Amino acid sequence: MMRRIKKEIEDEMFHDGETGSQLDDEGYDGSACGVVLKKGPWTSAEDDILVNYVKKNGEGNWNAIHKHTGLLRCGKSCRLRWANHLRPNLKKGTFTAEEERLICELHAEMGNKWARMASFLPGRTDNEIKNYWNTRIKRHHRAGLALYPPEVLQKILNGQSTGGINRINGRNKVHPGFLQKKCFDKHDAIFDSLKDNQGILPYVPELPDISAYGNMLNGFDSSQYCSFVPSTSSNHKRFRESTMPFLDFSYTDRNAFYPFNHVQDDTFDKSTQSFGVQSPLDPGPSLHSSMCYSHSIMNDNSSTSKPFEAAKLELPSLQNSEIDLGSWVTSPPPPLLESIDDFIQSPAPVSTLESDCSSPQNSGLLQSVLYQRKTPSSSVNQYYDKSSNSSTATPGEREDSSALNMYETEWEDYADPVSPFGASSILNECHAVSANRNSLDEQPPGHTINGNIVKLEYVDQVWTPDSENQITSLRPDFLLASDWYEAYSGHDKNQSITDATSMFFEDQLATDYKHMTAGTSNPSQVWEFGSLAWNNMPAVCHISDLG
DNA sequence: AATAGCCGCAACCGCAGAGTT
DNA sequence: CAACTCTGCGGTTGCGGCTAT
Repeated sequence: MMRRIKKEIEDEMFHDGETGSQLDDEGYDGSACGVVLKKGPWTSAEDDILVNYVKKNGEGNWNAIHKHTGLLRCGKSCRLRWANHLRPNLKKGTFTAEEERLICELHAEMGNKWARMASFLPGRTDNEIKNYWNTRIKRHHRAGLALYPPEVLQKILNGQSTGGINRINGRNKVHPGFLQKKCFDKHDAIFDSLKDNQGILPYVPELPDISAYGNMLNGFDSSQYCSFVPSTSSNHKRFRESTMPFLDFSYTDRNAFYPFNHVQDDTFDKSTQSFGVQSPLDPGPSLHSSMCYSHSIMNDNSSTSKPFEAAKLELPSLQNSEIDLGSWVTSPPPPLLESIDDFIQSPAPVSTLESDCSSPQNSGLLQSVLYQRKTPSSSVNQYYDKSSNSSTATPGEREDSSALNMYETEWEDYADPVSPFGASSILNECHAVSANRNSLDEQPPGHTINGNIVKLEYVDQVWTPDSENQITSLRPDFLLASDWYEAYSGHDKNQSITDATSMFFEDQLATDYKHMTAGTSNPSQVWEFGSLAWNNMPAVCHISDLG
């Protein structure tokens, strides 16, 4: 009401020919060229001018409006006013339940892509959606409610997405927050090709909407609003993602949300099944390869010479466990482990996890390597060092972590180089394992992680010869050496795998790979680069409560 | 009835990409 | 090819209304 009254008064002033200069103290803003442009709420007279102009000239060329009509508004302001309030077919009022559900779904898919989301909600503007979501976040956080309804999560991650991501063409199909654009044109191109040719590839994951996972997994952070915010851009603001869900588990109804359940999507299964290929981890429960990795990587000798050892993870009943928030204060553990511990501590039934998530979080494996590559180069070493320290590593292992302090400092600075679902952390740490591996045939010892004993075991005879062949065909090194590499890279497939790897990962990581693979001419022995320990998938994670 | 705090909306700001010169 | 402009996007802020005390 008050706003309306004020508006009317201003309308009168406008109609009376008042100039902006007379209102300098009340919303007029100086601008270039000596022209004073008004700021603040729009009057109905201004709206009329704008509407008439757009009707006559169409949208666009917003900066010309001021010149042609004398409207004392900048082009940006005009565009915004038109888009959010004046254009036809705008739907006003509160969101309907269906719209709210759709927004949740879309946000789970694409994150804070308000404009994109608006395209799925006719009559709604990005600003409206953004405001709604921010309000929702506050409201739900206060109420201790999960931000995403479980059914929405389930739907999204079952592949029944709204289609927001899948319908998106071009450069935006991956959440930009996860990709450091500058260095990924090549990768994007590669995966574009892969995507376009899924039918002939043994395994070509749909480029995931990593943001969705990222969003969800933000909730794993112990802190409230922070989280694993991508910091891969020089423009930090762009990646602040302040309105990410940060599903603080101290508030959130855990029963309503099991990110890892969902993160363990079945993309891989679908992809492989469509080619008649079995998921490499299907034979075993393998509860999430990422899980296995995350713990196995703590063991520098977790690998063995036995190929294709499947993983089995026995989760303890940790329903009574509490997140050790204090541990962050003195010695922040690797976010990955924190996240996973959080996950473990969720009351999700183990049986459910094992049965429903038999396939690995594979959609993130290769992609995660790429993703990881997109994080600051220093992160590799950072994680490397961190991995050596994050568990009860031996003194000798700790000595290898000479850069630990540096790591921790930078870790704080990065506030998490963000893997969407901790995968980059996982992979990086596994990378460290690969490099440090020395006793290949030993059973890995148990380690203590956040108060839990994590023990790895290897399960023999899980992979049949057939499955071995199958997995071989899925391995990145195999893919790189196969026909599609030639077809889509334009390179001779006889090029070395290392070269192919270089094409994919470039400089540092490729160098790492070369180093690791030195001395072997058989790439199948060594695809552990990028932490893809395909041959030595740690099999069993026994986690028992220290207490 | 007064008022402090909260809430939601509208608008602004800064940045980046695309297009143009 | 660099500089400039336009446009769009996402984050933030300010203001007015609402509500609890």
